[in-house]
Amino acid sequence: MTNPTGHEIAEALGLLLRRSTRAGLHAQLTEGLGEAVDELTYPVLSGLARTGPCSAADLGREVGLDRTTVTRRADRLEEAGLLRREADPGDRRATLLVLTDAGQGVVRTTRERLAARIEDSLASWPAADARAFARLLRVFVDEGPFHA
Amino acid sequence: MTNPTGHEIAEALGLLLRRSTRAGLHAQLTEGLGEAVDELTYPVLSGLARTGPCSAADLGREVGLDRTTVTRRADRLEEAGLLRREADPGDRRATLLVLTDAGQGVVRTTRERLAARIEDSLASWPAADARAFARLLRVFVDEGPFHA
DNA sequence: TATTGTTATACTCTATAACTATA
DNA sequence: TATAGTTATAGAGTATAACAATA
Repeated sequence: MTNPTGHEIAEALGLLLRRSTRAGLHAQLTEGLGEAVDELTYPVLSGLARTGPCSAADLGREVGLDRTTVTRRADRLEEAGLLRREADPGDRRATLLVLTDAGQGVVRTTRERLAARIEDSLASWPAADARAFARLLRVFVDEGPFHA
Repeated sequence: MTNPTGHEIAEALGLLLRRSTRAGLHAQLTEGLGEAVDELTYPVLSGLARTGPCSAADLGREVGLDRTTVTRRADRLEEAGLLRREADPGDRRATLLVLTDAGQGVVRTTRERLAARIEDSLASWPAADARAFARLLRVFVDEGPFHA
């Protein structure tokens, strides 16, 4: 490998994906939002925000979880008032999981906190660098080494 | 937020940190390296490669794990021949965890696979973009929204 | 017959506490 | 007294299999 770029990015990516990094970030973003929101339940909440009202089986396929796992995590989120269950009018076997207003608020808050933190850390960057980074990161994530 | 850059990066980062993304990448990088190497044991192996010979307690502090957890995971790696235990000549309470040649080989292989995958996905990029991305990602990871 | 949500079972992993040995 | 490694116990979470209801 004459080109060191791959190893440079690999090292940075390794740091980024490290468990302690993710756990710390998650703790910051969900602070004060209730103990029902943790690293296990948040993906369900966030996935539901992307898909809209959705069955447990479909949501499981979306976020890569078994439907029994979705059921259990949804139980906790329902108890906390962050989602509710509704009958699916189109399929009487299914139960739709639907975010409540409180659930939507949690998702919106975490997303805004993350965006704000990123803005803060980019504040000292030249504007052109920040724009370039956003563009390149997007391409990297969409076409990067995660699709094969 | 008049500036959309924060939200753009937040969205890309969310995709990157998603469990399914990480699990898929990990499966690719460790394919064929033996079943002792999984998402639980690899951080121990990789951390040990960074620190060099190290006690379980120190390694736990390095990678954010309880020392009992390090002990259990090290047991599996030792059974697989990827690390060995040695008496610490400087502290007779401690046992040093040391990567074997096989263990070093596993770490080297996964790192080279990741770098190669990244190189592949950057092959179609203008060289200046690739260099800029490597530089900006490094700064972002070092100074980014993960340190507060 | 296949798929829905849910529950029961067995299994894995972890955190806490305990133990012995050494600093 | 504090810290080393390890082990036992208890708790949380998951995957597998099962169930009744519906497609």
